[in-house]
Amino acid sequence: MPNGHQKTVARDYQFPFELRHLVYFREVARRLHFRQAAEALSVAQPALSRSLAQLEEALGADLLNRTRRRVELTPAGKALLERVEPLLRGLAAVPGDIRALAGGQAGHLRMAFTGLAMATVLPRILREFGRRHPGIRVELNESPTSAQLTALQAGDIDCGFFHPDATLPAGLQTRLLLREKNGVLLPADHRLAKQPSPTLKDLAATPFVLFPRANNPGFHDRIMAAFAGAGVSPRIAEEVWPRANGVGLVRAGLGATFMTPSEAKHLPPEIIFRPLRGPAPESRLVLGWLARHRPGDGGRGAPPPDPALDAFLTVAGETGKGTGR
Amino acid sequence: MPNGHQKTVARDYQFPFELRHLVYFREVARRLHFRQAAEALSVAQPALSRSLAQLEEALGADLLNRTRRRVELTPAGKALLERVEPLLRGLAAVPGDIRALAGGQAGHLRMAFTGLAMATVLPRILREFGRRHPGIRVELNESPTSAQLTALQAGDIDCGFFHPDATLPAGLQTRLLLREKNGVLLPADHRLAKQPSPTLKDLAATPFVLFPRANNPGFHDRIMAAFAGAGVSPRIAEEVWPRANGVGLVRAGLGATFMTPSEAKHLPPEIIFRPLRGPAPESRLVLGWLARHRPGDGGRGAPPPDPALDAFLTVAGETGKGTGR
DNA sequence: GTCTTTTGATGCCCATTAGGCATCAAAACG
DNA sequence: CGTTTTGATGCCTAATGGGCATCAAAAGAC
Repeated sequence: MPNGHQKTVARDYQFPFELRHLVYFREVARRLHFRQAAEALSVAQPALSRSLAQLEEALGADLLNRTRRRVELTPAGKALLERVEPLLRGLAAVPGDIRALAGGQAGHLRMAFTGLAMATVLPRILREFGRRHPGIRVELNESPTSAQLTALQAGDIDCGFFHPDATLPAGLQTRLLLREKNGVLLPADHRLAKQPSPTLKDLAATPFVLFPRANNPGFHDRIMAAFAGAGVSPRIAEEVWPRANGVGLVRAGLGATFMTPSEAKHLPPEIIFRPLRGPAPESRLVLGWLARHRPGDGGRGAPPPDPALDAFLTVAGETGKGTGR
Repeated sequence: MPNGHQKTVARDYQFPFELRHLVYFREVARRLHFRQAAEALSVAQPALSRSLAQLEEALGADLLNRTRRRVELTPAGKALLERVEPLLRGLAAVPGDIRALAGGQAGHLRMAFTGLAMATVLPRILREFGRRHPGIRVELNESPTSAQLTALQAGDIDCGFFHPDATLPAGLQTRLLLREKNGVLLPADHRLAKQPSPTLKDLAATPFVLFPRANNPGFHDRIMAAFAGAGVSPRIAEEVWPRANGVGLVRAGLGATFMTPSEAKHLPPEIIFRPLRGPAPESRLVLGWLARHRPGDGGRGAPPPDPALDAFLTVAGETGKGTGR
């Protein structure tokens, strides 16, 4: 031993005692009875005597007054009991809490989503996740794909439901949850409204309500490519975000917009949805998260494993597939 | 071992770890570096590795993510650190505080005193005690002897400055601090005022201001005995308490009263003090406290040792003797 | 009074284990 | 591609927590 100047209980760290001493002392101090305390602690009485003596020596203070028959607390003992009890109580709660947190029974997750997710898989996943992991608090923010990617890399969110049309940053893992061909949303009085499934070409003359390209460039580009493929150069009347707000503009007669069947479930009567015949822009929804450290994976800069996230990914994987409700 | 179902760190008490584990974890979590933490703890690095592994197993949670090169906190580890830090800080202060308390460097004392004490030894004792034991808070209450005796027995005060004229209860220890013959306090226009030291007999015709017998029966009786010894039956005009208030009544011309030279230091000009010639009532001042448990003293029902009180008794013993300041 | 019971302290011994040293394997670095 | 750094492991020893038996003192029984 490099520094054997203290022949006492604990080594050199700041504490001349161990938890054991405090717990033993607490029990004796409460019962004022070595034998009973020893039994309560399932320890032999001599061990208690010794432990208490050690603690007293370590603190350089008499804590108990043993009168062979009666055990009393000295002022120092009384003070120690008062000091130690709340600390022990606090400490007692720690293992359970940490275990829960590590077991995915507790914790909290920050996530982002786009309108399509909320219209399809998200509610079901959240319901199931809440059932299985009631202790985990989920923080939800609607946010465009591009912002989600930034937030994921910055560690501001743990996972996101977004559209994988942009180039995804390295280290991001995704799971495809949904792919749906877009149809068009038209005012009920539009001339194509009576046609059950128009083509893109049919829509050449119709002004469109789209979204800002910056919010999802890949998808925007694919829409444009689809138009181009049909030999059409669309007129963009408005750009709104979130996309669901396009509904209002369509109803106001400002033009048509794209939407997936899932999102078009509940529409006001002045608006109709029509699937597109022939080529149509496809919307894909993924759940994305940063690759985690795994034993031996060597990921650099990646966040450490998070049981809460793992639990969510599991539930999302099991529940997410299938049509939106 | 009776219950060997857990091959883990600690025994059965409530905590699956020891303080050591937490301290080690804190250090590693702060530095995110085993080797440096080991050095800071003056412990070999393998011991740290093992201790951390134990803690993780005990909590059933990964606390650190070791990537061979980088050490990171998992969410559980982060949570543990946050939980544990304040507790360890709180615990770190305990030994010093307890030591101080046991060493008489801290604590608090409740004591009572009579007017004579305040007029003589008490200020000096308190000044010296405050200098030597700045950490000990002293609570002072003026209180008649009889009340002090009751309070001492009930444990409501730790010691008291009083007059040992009553029968003292068993278990009480006292130390004589002062004995002074009483003189008389007279209005400046009293007929005996020009006499440098009257006798009790001279005062036969003078009405007296005394104190309620119940507040100090022994002293009251001794005053009466002194009068009787001089063949005088005094007329008691008023009874006041505390005795110092008699000064006001004397000044108002209601009569004379007894007082010790020490108490008569600072008097208004309308009042004069005269020592008594011949027999005179004597005031004694003691410091009294309950006998304590001492190794092998076998005192029963007595309070346990109190270092703060011991310290005060020491100071009082050294400083108390001698004339009042 | 004496005998019994109760209680905390001690002596002794063993099983456990904390921790030291040497070493290893993997990753980072030049 | 060797060198360095870092955390993990194997092995061993010293320390010690704790069990059993026992003791001494005090309280209670008679």
